[in-house]
Amino acid sequence: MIRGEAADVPGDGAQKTPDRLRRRASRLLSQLAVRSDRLITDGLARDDARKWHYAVLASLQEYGPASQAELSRRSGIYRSDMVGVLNELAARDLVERSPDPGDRRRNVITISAEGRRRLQRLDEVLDDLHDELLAPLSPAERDHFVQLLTRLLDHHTQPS
Amino acid sequence: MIRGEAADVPGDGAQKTPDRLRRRASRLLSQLAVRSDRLITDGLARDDARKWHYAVLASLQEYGPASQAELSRRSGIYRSDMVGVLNELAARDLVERSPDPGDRRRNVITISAEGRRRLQRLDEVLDDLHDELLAPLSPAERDHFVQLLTRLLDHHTQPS
DNA sequence: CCTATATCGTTAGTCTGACTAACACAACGG
DNA sequence: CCGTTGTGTTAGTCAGACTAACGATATAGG
Repeated sequence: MIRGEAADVPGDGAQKTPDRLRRRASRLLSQLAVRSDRLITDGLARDDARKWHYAVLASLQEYGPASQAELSRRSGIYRSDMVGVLNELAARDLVERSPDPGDRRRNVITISAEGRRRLQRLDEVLDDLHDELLAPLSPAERDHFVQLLTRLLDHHTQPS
Repeated sequence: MIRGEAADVPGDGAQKTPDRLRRRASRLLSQLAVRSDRLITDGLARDDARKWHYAVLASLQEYGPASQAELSRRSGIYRSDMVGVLNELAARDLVERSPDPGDRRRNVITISAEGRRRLQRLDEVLDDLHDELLAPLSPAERDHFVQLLTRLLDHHTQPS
């Protein structure tokens, strides 16, 4: 998704980025999201994991076994991409995929013991990474930050 | 980049998204950034503009004429993508591209009167869009939010 | 029961945006 | 002069978000 630093070439030299740009919340948001994403993706990669793994495992842990479509809804991963994610998880024995006897269209996905252990490990990894992400903020500020993000996100999530 | 809503299928039904996921700042950040980006991109599209147009115009306005490479550094747009952006801007007569007499490798990019008018217009559009983006927050909260974002971004920008 | 419609897992493919590589050319420093 | 470095440009890679369509079921309504 993203690899390098800025726009080609070496260091920024002078910070000539226009103020108009630097102030806009949308730009701050997207820039920070990019860095955050890099941090998380790289951090998880060091543990041979990907964010989607975490999302699926967490969902299974919290709400129990589910069909792929259901997992897709919980995690925000597209049904079509779920296949691949589950293949990866199954290849690592973190998850089991078995046909649903009650509905033969479905597969029932179950988290394994290994999967639960893995989730725990990933939770620690993510804790550390978030510590790095939010390093400049005090605990109170971190809370506030999360709270602001949550309010904004809620507001922009289906106000239907 | 992104078009639809969530992961396929209709409304979320129950909000079965695991708490672990919903609390993580990285996830809030990336989700919100996605919505924000959609908002901005769509809003600008209604005015036949794109974010890169704004970035370049703003940079020209604030720091004066520059080479393409220089603009690239200021705006964070890759040198290779700058070409296309400037083509679009030139096609709309918002910008003029002329060879630099002092350095024949360079093009000097200058903002036009039309371009200045356009920038002003885009600034208004963006003000409105940000108003929508930050709707749930009080003025003080908006400031605080921007300040938190800035601190975080600064911290993660070349701590070299 | 029969038929229409919706859901499931899966495959394939599109589109966009970030990013790399390599080019011909010109400038610059020794 | 020569090697190095910056410039504008073209081409292309890669990943992730997303759509379309498939055969297989299930489910609801008449």
